Amino acid sequence: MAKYGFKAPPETTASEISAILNFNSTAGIGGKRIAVFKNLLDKVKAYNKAKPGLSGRQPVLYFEDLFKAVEAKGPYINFYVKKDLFSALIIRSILKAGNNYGRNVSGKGKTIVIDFSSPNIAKPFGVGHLRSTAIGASLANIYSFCGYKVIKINYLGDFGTQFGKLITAFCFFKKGFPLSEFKDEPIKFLYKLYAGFYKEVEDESAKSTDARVKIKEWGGKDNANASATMSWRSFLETDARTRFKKLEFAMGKNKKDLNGFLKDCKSNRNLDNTKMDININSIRNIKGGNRNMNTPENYNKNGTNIDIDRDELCNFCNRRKDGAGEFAIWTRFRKLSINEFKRIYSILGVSFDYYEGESESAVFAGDIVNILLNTQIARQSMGAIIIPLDFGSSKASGKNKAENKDKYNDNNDNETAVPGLLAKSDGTSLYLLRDIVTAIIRYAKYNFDKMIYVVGSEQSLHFNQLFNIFKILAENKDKLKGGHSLLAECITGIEGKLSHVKFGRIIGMSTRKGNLVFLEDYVNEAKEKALNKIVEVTDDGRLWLHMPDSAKDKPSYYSTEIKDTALKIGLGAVIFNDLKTRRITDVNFNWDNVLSFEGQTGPYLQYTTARINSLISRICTEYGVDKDKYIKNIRSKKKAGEDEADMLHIPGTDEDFGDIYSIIKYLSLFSDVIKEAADFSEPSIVSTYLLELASLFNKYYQNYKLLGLEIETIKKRLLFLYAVKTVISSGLAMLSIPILERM
RNA sequence: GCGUUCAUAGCUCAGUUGGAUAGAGCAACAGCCUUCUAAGCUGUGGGUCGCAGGUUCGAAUCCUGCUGGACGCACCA
Repeated sequence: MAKYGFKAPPETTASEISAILNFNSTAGIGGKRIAVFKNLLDKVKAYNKAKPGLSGRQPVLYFEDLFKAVEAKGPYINFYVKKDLFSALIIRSILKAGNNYGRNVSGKGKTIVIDFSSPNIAKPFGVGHLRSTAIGASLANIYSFCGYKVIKINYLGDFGTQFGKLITAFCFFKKGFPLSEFKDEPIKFLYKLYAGFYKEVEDESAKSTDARVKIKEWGGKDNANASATMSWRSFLETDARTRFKKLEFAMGKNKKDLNGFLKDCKSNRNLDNTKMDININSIRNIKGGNRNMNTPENYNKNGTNIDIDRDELCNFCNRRKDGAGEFAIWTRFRKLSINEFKRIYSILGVSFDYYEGESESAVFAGDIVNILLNTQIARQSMGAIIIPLDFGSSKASGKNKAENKDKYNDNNDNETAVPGLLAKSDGTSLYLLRDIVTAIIRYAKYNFDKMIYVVGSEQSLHFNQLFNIFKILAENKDKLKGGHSLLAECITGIEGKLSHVKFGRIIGMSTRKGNLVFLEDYVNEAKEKALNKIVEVTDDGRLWLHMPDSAKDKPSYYSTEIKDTALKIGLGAVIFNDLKTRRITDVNFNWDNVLSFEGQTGPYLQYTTARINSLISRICTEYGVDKDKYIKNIRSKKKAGEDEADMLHIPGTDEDFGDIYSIIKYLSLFSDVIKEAADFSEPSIVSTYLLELASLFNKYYQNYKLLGLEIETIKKRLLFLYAVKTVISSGLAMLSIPILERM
């Protein structure tokens, strides 16, 4: 007998128990277990609703229909369910719902903005970005499954002091950095420039070397700003600072009216209602195996059709006061980088609703700062512009306290420890300010109920500051009422709706040679491993059993099908590695672990679905069952009738029923698992569930041979297999892990 | 120093809104492919749930203190 126990504390009254038995959700009793129990009862109700002879209006639960007995034992009340009936109910509801099985409406009518991936355009797309990308993409699917309208935003790191440095390096490092490289591999080129800049600045001799000498060494002409007394290091730093300042100045010239902009955003807010469908469709596409894989090989680099004229670009390096040159160079950096990122995302099978950049908020940064200064919410301190924050204040020793006072506070009237820094003393913006502006713009645009930032835990302080600033702003909203009522509205709306979905670091991630790993190389390494594995199997003559006919004809290591399969396996391994543990846990990176395809891995799950699929095909072929027609037949039945009960009902006396039942019990939890994953913004709840489900199935698979059973018996197993496949595939799609028909 | 966060088997981790005997995978060892895909399955060994108190009928789970690690702490993002 199956036991469904849930906790009932000793003080539980008879009426409370009665309330439970009457299926009213009584919060506070039973917690998680009552949720499972209630879910089960909902299914019974649904079943009864459809049962012939019963009125649909007033579903009646015949307790004895589903339960054999109830007993009180210790702190528990145990319900003993009739396993065979329960199993038929669950299989039926999975077949009916198909890919929508487990979907719920907890987020209906709510909009959630998910800010994830967010690569920096000056740096290669690395493993840290993969983690944010994998977690974010998966949360988008999970929330979407819970009925939320999801808006996926990629917030590019396309602005900030570092871009001054990059432009400086671009303009002065001529030798060793040919522009052809910039055109072919923009990200790697920019990364080299970035690294080159730091290498130069950190070089001890740069402190004393005459800047003019170095400029010539790098292939440049004399530069008016390099005076005789200026060292190379100081020249580079000054030049970089100036260039970013000019860039931001140039950006400010595109400035729009803040109030007008917010008004426009608000009025256009509801025009775009298609986003939810996009999320749903992206899941469907993956399931159908039709995900359009853009492999590095077939990607057309000419797609990055951006005019790069060497001389023209070099002219941009020449100094103009209005920053037009810096702006032109930066624009090209940005475009090339975005194209490159899109190529990577297409390999990963991840999409975004919007690409935004920090630069977009820079347009309004000045306005916001002025407003905050005028309302005295922000103020100057040591030349910089800050918002005093009182959290995280130091309980340090007297000495430190005194130091803090001196250091952080011009007026010594406040013991603020870590203020929010909005702008530097040279007047340029900092990213906290840009995040404030961005949140305001997004709220005006999307009117979100929730916005999550999927960013590493090392940025906790930053987001704490950001959230606290909105708290302070909301408290001071009256000061904004006058000329800024729309701004005030946004600020009040935002408060309390932001959250930082943080994740741990990747430790020890480097190539085997010890350098930084580019994501693409990482994926390729996993793909290569999968290829080798396939070839290993080939030597045994097995591969061709499972590959498409076209591949059988061309048993080549390089056949497209094999390569595609290998890539999907590699992606499965790599993505799952980032999703299998709780977000907060640091991932100890180890090539052997990531490239292992055994045990708790992505390929294990992919293998399980391929295996089920293969078995389903074999059954259909050998028994002459048209699977699609058969399942469609069940699906189309509006009411459950006796014939359907026969098709679904697996007798409890069957030898394999015990194992089937334990799998079905697990399948019945899917919806709760998704909901829980959404509640905690934790994809690993789904991945852990899938591993356990796959493990249960593989045990069943190993223990019972189905081919050879009587046709009526095996047809019921066929529906059961289909149900298992449906749930695992659904879960994999939710994690952005490619599904393989065979492998 | 302050803040955040983590500590469960040799290793990597589940289990944490208090509940029944703390579970997987990897590694080790012993088995299972003429039979539905062995990227699988079965079995064995392996635990003071970091330490010490507290709350409770009951604690890996909640509270306090301690120890150890990771990350962060004024013009980088």
